[in-house]
Amino acid sequence: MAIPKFTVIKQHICDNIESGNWPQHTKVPSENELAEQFAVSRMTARRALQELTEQGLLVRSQGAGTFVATFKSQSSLLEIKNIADEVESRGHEYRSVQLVLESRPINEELAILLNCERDKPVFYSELLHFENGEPIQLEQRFVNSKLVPTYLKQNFNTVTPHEYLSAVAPLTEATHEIEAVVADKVQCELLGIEPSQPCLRVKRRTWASQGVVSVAILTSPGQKYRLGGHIIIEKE
Amino acid sequence: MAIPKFTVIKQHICDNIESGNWPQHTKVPSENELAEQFAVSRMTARRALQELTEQGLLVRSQGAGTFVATFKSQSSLLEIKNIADEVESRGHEYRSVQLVLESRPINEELAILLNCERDKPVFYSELLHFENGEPIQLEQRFVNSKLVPTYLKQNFNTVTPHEYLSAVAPLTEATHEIEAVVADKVQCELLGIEPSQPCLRVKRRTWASQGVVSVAILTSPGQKYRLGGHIIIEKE
DNA sequence: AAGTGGTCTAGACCACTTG
DNA sequence: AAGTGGTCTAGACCACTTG
Repeated sequence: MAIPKFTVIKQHICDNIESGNWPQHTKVPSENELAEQFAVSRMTARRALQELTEQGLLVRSQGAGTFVATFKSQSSLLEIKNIADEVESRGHEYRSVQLVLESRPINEELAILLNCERDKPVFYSELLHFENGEPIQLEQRFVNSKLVPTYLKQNFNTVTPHEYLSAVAPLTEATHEIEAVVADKVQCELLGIEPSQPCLRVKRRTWASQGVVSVAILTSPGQKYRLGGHIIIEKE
Repeated sequence: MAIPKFTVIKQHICDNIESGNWPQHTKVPSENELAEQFAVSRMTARRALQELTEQGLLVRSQGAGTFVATFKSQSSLLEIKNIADEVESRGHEYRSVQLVLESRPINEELAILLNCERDKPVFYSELLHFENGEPIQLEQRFVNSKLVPTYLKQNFNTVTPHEYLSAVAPLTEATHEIEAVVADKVQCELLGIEPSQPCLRVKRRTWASQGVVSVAILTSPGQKYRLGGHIIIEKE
């Protein structure tokens, strides 16, 4: 099955909302109506409505119906930016050094995160990013070798992994975890900081349509790097 | 039906994870095993596993099985959540202590952030939030006294500032800055950590329709608290 | 080959809101 | 009374991973 039926229905509803065809508070077709319209079972139509409700596009009310939500509270806090663009947008000079680019076996934790087989190698890259000559971020990235078989042939001194991956496997989804940590000795030396200085660590998992593309571990000195976010809650 | 069957199964799995009975990477029973064990259909058992996967507690892999996730991804960056709800959603006990609630003059930086006049007082509250009796977050909040004149009359031992502000001045917009810092001595004592432990600091500015409502500085021990986020990139 | 999760069906009974 | 969403069943076929 190429495209699941519930995905087709979701897309149909999204299209109507995004085009403005169904404005806020519009009643959308019921489970039974969609089931008939798309010639699927009610459970399949239901799944489409349910997933869009979880994503915040629809609101459901037992007995009353399903409606287009008041606001798309979109605009994500952590946009996934290319660090080179970010530095240059501040008018600063950007540079990066590729430290490692190899095939590497992974442990169980990473195997699960990457949805790859344990003990089988994946691709690994390690880069240090500089802003005006100062190290600002250590990027360690594990890449699903099935989805991006050409990864090892790149030169990440001239293009960032983010740029390359965006081109060959466009992002569809991402998760982040952010914590404050103490970096180990080697990382402190790379980043040019004392071991007592706290670091911000972002673990990012990225998906393309085919599945998990990469797991990136981004470590930045707490003093030099700041994450920002902006949320706009749309009015009715 | 008092409690749905899938909820009972979810609770059973959560209990095993939270008690440490099923540590990270543990394989959890398959859909068929759960269906037999709880005498339900496979679809019902599936729903329990699916919802826990969406919540980040489990990871699934077709053909391989379902496993306990590496981290319980904690608070969402996309939404501004009430910390009390967040703790309780993890099935943990929430408590908070109001340390300060007063009127206080502000410096120039805060005056600009709050869009208030310099050297004129604003309202200030300081709270310590606990999860299962452990301090997890110090909340320092400056509130625009013009927009929320009743702030000082509240008792923030029973309702969080976030809940109160949401009621009287509904959020329309927010910005965040996240950094890793070393907390000062007083803050370390409050949070029960050593001065060498890094902290995650979130600075949040919130708006209502009338203007800037508050500036909050949220400090959490890096080891105990993790921010998580989930982005879904909509297709064209 | 056996087990796993992913999708899907065609029914069922229920609680709830609406005209 | 008719329609809606919420829960649930007992099947089915498939793609995938593992021994």
